[in-house]
Amino acid sequence: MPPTTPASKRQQQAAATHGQLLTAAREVFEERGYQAATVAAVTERAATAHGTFYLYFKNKDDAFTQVISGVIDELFRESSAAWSADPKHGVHAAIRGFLEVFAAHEGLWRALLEAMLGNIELEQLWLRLRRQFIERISRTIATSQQAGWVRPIDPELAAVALGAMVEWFAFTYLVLDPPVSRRADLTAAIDVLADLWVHAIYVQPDDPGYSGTDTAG
Amino acid sequence: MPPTTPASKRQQQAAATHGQLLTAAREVFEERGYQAATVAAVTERAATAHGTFYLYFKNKDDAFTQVISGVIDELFRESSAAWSADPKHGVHAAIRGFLEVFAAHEGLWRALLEAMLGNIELEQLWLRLRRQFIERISRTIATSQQAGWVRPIDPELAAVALGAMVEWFAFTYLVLDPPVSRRADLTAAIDVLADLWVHAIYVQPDDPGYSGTDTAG
Amino acid sequence: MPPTTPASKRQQQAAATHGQLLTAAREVFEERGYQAATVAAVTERAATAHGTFYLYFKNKDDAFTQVISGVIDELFRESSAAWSADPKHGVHAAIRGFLEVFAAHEGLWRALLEAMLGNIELEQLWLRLRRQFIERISRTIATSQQAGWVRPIDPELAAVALGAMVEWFAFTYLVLDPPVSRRADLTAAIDVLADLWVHAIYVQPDDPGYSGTDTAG
Amino acid sequence: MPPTTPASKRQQQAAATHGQLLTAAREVFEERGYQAATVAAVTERAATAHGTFYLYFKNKDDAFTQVISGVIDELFRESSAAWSADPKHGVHAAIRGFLEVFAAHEGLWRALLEAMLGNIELEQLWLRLRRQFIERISRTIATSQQAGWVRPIDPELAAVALGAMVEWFAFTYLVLDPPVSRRADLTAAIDVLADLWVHAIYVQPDDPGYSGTDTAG
DNA sequence: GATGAATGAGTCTTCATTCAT
DNA sequence: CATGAATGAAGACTCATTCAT
Repeated sequence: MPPTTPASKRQQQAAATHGQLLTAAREVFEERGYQAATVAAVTERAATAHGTFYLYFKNKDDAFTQVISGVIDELFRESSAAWSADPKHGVHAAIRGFLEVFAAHEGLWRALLEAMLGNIELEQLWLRLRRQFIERISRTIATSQQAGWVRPIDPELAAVALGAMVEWFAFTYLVLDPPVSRRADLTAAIDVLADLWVHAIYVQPDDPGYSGTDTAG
Repeated sequence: MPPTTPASKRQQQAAATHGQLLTAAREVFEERGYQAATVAAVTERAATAHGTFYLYFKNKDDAFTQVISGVIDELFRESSAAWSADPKHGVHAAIRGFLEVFAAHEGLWRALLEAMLGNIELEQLWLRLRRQFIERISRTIATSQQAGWVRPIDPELAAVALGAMVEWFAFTYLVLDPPVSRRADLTAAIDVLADLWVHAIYVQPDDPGYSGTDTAG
Repeated sequence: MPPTTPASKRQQQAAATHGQLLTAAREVFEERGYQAATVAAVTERAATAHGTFYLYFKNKDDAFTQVISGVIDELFRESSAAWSADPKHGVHAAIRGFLEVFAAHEGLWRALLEAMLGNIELEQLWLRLRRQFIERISRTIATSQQAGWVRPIDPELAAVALGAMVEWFAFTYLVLDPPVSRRADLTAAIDVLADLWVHAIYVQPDDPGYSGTDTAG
Repeated sequence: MPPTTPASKRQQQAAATHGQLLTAAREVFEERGYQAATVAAVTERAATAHGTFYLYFKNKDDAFTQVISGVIDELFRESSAAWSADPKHGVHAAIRGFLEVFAAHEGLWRALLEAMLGNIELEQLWLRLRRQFIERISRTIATSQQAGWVRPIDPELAAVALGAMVEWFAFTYLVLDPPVSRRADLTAAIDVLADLWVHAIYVQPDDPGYSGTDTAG
């Protein structure tokens, strides 16, 4: 591919710079949060000139969006993927996926929340991405209800509530109150969350008369 | 007490000024959030001089703390009070209390979250206040377990998870994604949250009449 | 006046600061022009902190407006005042007034022109102020026409043209092309401008000696 | 000439690029003025790389000079050409030429003025070019004086004043205060300017019918 | 107790210009 | 000849906090 090669050298260099900047930005946002992060800190860490920042990002917000949107995507995708399997096992897998991605980016979520609250556009972005996640849960619940597996509750509200449970648990447990190595306890946490989730909405199999009475009511 | 009276005049004046400042501060924080709130906006609204602010608050953080701690207190107290009653009804009442206080201060929670994320001391304060709330739930669960009402799960983790569910549901449902008048739907939301909570941890009685009453409510 | 006195000390101080800033601003604008003038240069010269500038001016534009509007006013007022007298002598007096004010502020006009061209609001301001000046001339011409002293030409266009002559003559002669001390030649310039003005529009007396006397003066 | 031809290909290409850049520069300066015009805007419009700009212009000033000097030349040449004819008709023709060129480039004059005031070299350039124009007028006046057609006034000062009249009239009337289609009124404006000019300096024939014919035209 | 003028550190953003490819 | 990534200096504006009256 001769036409590709000539430009290649510069394009590589540019891509590398963009990468350095992106990495530096993520690190700075992770360490300092959104407001406290400065463009100067990013360029300094990326070892580029101040102005170079604006070659790859329109402004600070844009840089944050570039950093965060990939991660948000990963978060909701990762935890959505697992749903397809058998419902109850799906819950467990989805929660594990969510918590693991969350644990892998800690500081970023703090920054995201902070940024979101001070920037309406970021709030909208986050709300939009999150919406898909909630709808995925909602649909799963509705489907399971038709199969008689889930009790008759409003799927939408339940989805919002259970989604909130996992999301905020993750945030408070992993980000805010961080007794250092909670990575080990993650298993226990996942088990408890999945257990609560399952018992909260699924018809319990042990008692045969139960579900009939309950759903019929 | 003659010596008290003359000073009292001044004290009254001072108390009044403090009150104006506090009210103004709450309003400003509610409307603009934490970062965007300025000392100037507060003093302007309180109709005092700029410098007067620093007579009653050590700094902006301190003002926010004075404003918010009362409300946080109210929030967790309100929802803790209800616990004492019969567990299942207690859940419903506690959740109602929580959501109602939440709905009454909307903008303040947004500000709180924002402030918390950018200020380690506020984060600690919030975490401390919240801790009591979680422990209250945890203890209730543990007690109920001993009575055989609740399934054998880790009371601590369950408390964190269920607390998170209600808390984050409230925030996302009432503060972030605000289809205007959600005050009306609050009843449905409370019912669903209580229903999920109860089914998540309580042993379901064989007697079919129980849960029907509860969820139908 | 007891109520006035107590605040006086501070008010005096504030007025003094404002004055220093205003003077410094004028000097900086005069020396550097509009674009090249910096807030830092102004505060440095005024021996105040950078932030103090924004206590008295909303921004750089505002400072310039405060500096310039007084001078523009003076310019057009000074040259308008003279009109009232007998037309032909009025012309001479008005032109003298205009040129003298112009000569007294040299650098400022350069800055004004520069600022105007890069700032639509200043352009409007200037156009508005200038408009009054043009209208004054226009009205004088119209009145003189009714008295039969001025030839039948469009008073509006003539006013714009003659106003432009004096204005741009002043600018190019005194500001742009500044052979140092032109202050001395001002008399000759005033005479010529008045002579041109008068002959341009006034009906010339039949007596052929008239113009000779006029230019010789 | 075989050796010329191969190079010619490149030279042609280069000339074309130069041309594109020049055109783009003129357009950008016209639309945005001097300060607000950016090198990036020019190269973008010319569809060349950013760096190419510096292959043909030493810097932004140089580009502006290349753009403007041609137009200034045209302006003063156009209006000088007409002088040669019979004085009074020459005045009319010269003013028409001046105004027409002016009207054809509107935005550029604004840019020129702006640039001139912030750049001493451009100011000198303009002053130099303008000087020729003034001298042309001055010489014409002097010549006419010797012929007894013009009253005895200082030709130099009169030239500066009358030149200023036309120049600044054009600028304020056509560029600054632009009631859209003033192109139609141009005739009236030209007539008035010529009328003022002629009466300002020329000896008026005793015959009273003269001015009537002139203004009626 | 109250006032409000003064402070000055802190940040984002723009853009003309250079130079390795 | 042409490219376009990189540079870095420069400047406006905000606002929490202090302190003399």
